[in-house]
Amino acid sequence: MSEERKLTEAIVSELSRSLIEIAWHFGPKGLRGECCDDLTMPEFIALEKVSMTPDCPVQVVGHPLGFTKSGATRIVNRLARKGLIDKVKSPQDARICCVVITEKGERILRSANSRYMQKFKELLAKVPPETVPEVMKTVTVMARSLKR
Amino acid sequence: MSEERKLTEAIVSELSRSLIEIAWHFGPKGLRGECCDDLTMPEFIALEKVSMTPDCPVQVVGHPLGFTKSGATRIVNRLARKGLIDKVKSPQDARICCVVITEKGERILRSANSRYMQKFKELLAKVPPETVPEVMKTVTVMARSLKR
DNA sequence: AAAAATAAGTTGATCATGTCAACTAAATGG
DNA sequence: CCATTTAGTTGACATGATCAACTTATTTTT
Repeated sequence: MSEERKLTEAIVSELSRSLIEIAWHFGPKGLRGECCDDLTMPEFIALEKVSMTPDCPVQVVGHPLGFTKSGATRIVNRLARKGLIDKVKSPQDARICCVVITEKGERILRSANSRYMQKFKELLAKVPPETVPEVMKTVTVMARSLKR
Repeated sequence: MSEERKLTEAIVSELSRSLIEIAWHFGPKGLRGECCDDLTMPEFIALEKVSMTPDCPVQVVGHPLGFTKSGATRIVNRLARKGLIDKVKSPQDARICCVVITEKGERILRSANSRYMQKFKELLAKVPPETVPEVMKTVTVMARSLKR
């Protein structure tokens, strides 16, 4: 392996390690108790999916999370119990359960989102401001590529 | 709120949202079954901590994870059962249990790391290559700032 | 030096959260 | 109209973390 190649490996290694650290801190334990109603990370992702998908079927809620339909049912029920979403039988197809976000859900989602943003801003404050747009572009592209 | 301010908010919001998505895919469900011996993400982080800390006390393993000492004991025991670490009573202080990584642990850690790198490289392949160093610097700084 | 406080680690009980497989009920299509 | 597929649910189970109570070892106080 060439010297240059080794250097690249080292860079990618550190980069991926750093990202994992960020992932963990933003992750399952990241928002604990810091947000109203104690929304966990998967709950946040699920709620966001519901808010962005009109008449969202239960299974679809599980997609961005990589859950089985069983897991999807459970997280949907949890959010429903908390009053953040409603389950409505579809008029077109009675098998399908349209999940819709409630007023309270919208409020909580906004609140949780701003919490995450706060956390993220604290991070951004430590990097040179002129690089922020570049970083944003990159992160966005990476995130988008995950969706396929 | 000024127009400019609103724009910044929108950018930060999207950025943090994207990062959460990346976090999730790199996260608890990200490496499932893809790595030898099925190392979970917390196990990976714990093992890495052990490998970087000479004679690592049990509780310290839990620090980067945000675990209680109880949780630390359990994850340490799990890694020990898998033969990835050894627990040695400290000669200085018999209360302390020095955790050290084994040969096998080193091997698995390298292997898991390269899996994560692979995943990360796939992501990086989608961004303009000339921005990679910039992104690396930024992500590293952000990760470092989390440690305090 | 003995007693009290502190600290590291463990463990039983419990909780939260996800999977799997079997199920119900509704739609679809030969 | 019956067979198949599909959406969703549920019971049994596995995993993984917490909490509080505990043991053992060290340090501090008196």
